[in-house]
Amino acid sequence: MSEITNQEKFYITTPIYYPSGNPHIGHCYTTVACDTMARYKRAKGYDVMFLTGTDEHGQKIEDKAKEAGLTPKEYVDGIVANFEKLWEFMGISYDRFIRTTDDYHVASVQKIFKALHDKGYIYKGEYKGKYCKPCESFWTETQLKDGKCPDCGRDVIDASEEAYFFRISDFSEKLEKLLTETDFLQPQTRVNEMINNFIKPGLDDLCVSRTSFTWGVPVDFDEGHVVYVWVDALSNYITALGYLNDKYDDFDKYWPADVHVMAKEIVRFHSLIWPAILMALDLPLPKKVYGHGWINFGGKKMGKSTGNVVDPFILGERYGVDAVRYHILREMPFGGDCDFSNENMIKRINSDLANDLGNLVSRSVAMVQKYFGDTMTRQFTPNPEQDDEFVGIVKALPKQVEENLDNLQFSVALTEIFKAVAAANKYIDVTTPWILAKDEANKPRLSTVMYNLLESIRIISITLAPFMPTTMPKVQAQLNLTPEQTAWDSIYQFGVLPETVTVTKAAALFPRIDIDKEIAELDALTAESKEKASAPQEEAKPEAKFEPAPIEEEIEIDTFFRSDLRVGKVLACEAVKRSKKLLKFTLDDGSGTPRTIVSGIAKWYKPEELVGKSIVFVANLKPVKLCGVESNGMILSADNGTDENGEESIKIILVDDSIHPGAKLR
RNA sequence: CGCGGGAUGGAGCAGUUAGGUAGCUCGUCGGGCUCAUAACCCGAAGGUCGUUGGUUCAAAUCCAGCUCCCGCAACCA
Repeated sequence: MSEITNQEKFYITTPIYYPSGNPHIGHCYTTVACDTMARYKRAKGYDVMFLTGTDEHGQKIEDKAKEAGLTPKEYVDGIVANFEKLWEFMGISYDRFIRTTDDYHVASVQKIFKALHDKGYIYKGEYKGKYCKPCESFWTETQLKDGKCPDCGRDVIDASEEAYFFRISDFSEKLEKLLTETDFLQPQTRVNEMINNFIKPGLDDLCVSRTSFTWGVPVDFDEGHVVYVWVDALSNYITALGYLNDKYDDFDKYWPADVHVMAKEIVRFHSLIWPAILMALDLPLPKKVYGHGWINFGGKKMGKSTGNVVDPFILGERYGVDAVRYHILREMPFGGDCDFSNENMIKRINSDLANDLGNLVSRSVAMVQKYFGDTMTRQFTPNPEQDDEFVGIVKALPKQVEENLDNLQFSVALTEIFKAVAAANKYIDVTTPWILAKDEANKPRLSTVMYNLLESIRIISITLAPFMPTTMPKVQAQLNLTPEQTAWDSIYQFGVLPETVTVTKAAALFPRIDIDKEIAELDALTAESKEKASAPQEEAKPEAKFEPAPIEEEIEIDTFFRSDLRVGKVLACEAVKRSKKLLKFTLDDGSGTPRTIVSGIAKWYKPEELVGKSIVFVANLKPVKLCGVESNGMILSADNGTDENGEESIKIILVDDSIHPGAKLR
């Protein structure tokens, strides 16, 4: 089925993570998936290069560092250390860790940028637009939603700067072909998204340099410019192999990558921008880009206020790293999102790992010990009626596992393996070893049954080893297996286990978890960690908190009077359809004609509670259409800091009811 | 008409590409077993496959309309 020595190479990457905050369970999914793949390929004899790292430049890091009173490098050093710590904890067997602040990477990026420029794919232009700092994205006026960043909904600022642009539009046709005519991008559903959203409307040339911040790779032929994220971050996949640098020397060996794995929101960059850059550089394209789904909580996005302990360190410490690895890989379907809850995870650990797998190993080893002592010699006595189906399932396992792993279907591969576990448990029931053990005459048959069980456990443990690299060796130690007997290639044959085998009983692999007790403790931990987080990290805000914003730039009084502020009385208020943030107000503004104003405060107010109240609004704002409703003005509200849940708090300015609607403020 | 995803027994999902007996895990109930981590094995109950209409001998699956939910990205996996 497979060659004994396979010196084919296999190059797999995670994205380089943005260290503006500490790693979480989402980062774990991608990285654990890649790790499992890398371990599997290594086991199969591939020469594997598994790369991960961090993308450390950009304005957001610059800002965060400033807030923390650190240099950007000091700031990222701290967080990157946490990433490295987590990967070590999670048993991530990466071969290389690249940081975009590494000297060799910086030097390579400069050369790549220059090469693209020299080839005419990068030209100088002017960038005018709205800029969202947290997203590090420029937007055109029409892209804005509600006047805010369409990605994150936050405020944008006017910005205009000289910048270099990459002619991605030149590659539009080639990209479309790549996406539609090959299986470059997986799963297939992502292709439609890319074509409909980006290629069909026409690809805009990409801004690839900035002058508005300095924390980045300097453009060496034009002072003041730093390379903007794309060229810097994406090229990590080749600079880490030594492309245009002397630090490493295996670009020829490993490139093109066999697969870039990432979550779906950055598929766009990897399936459009990255191939275009490579095309421009005349380099081969990666063979596959795989965009997996997200880990959600209770059907909703992951967030601080979910009430779940999602800290991978805590979960790993409590249940074992392998259990966490198993759960996230088992739960995430190919392509789609999955839901994470502590309850589901514990249920899964109990039923799959403790009851089915752990108990299978435990009862099998215990029976061998009980009936034969530590060492058993098989006296081959088959019973096709009982054995064939079970042995058949185990024999079919390698192919199923390999097919699914080769297609990154981790969850299906695990399902298949656990079918074999179930079959083994059933086999025990069918063969009833405890009855055989009662009659000395049945010892040969008993030894055959036990042998089949141990052999299936051997094969199962090898197929599971990439997923659970800590626990499976413990299983194998209980059977005293040699390296040859745990080699991947040994699973194609049923019967590799020697006729005489010695077992060594060990502690339960996955102790059963008391689910109610555990949930209660986790809830307590959540509360605790929230408290803790508030002290050293200014990020989490468990208590209501208010800090006044800094005073804005000085203005002339005329500037102020250009805003026509009026008092209005709320006649009616209702939610805007198809919108979550917006409320539609009908105001008495004193003119006799009701005025409609749409305001994004649905999160803080119920429509009915505002009816009859007097508020302040800007009367001379240019009307805008929000979600199909025309809004004539803006209702004034105050940024009231954060509430007890750490959520942003906004309060509408209410005024004395005795003030007439239409009264002008001054 | 912004884009995308979704709606299948109590819960979570598969099945939809190529229409043909409604499937898995958990839970519930009943039984079996006693080797084992109170685990394991068997069986049962429970579904008008969101809704309306269409195509068809036949629709969860194809077509059209409608309703509802989720996300547009949080520490950007």
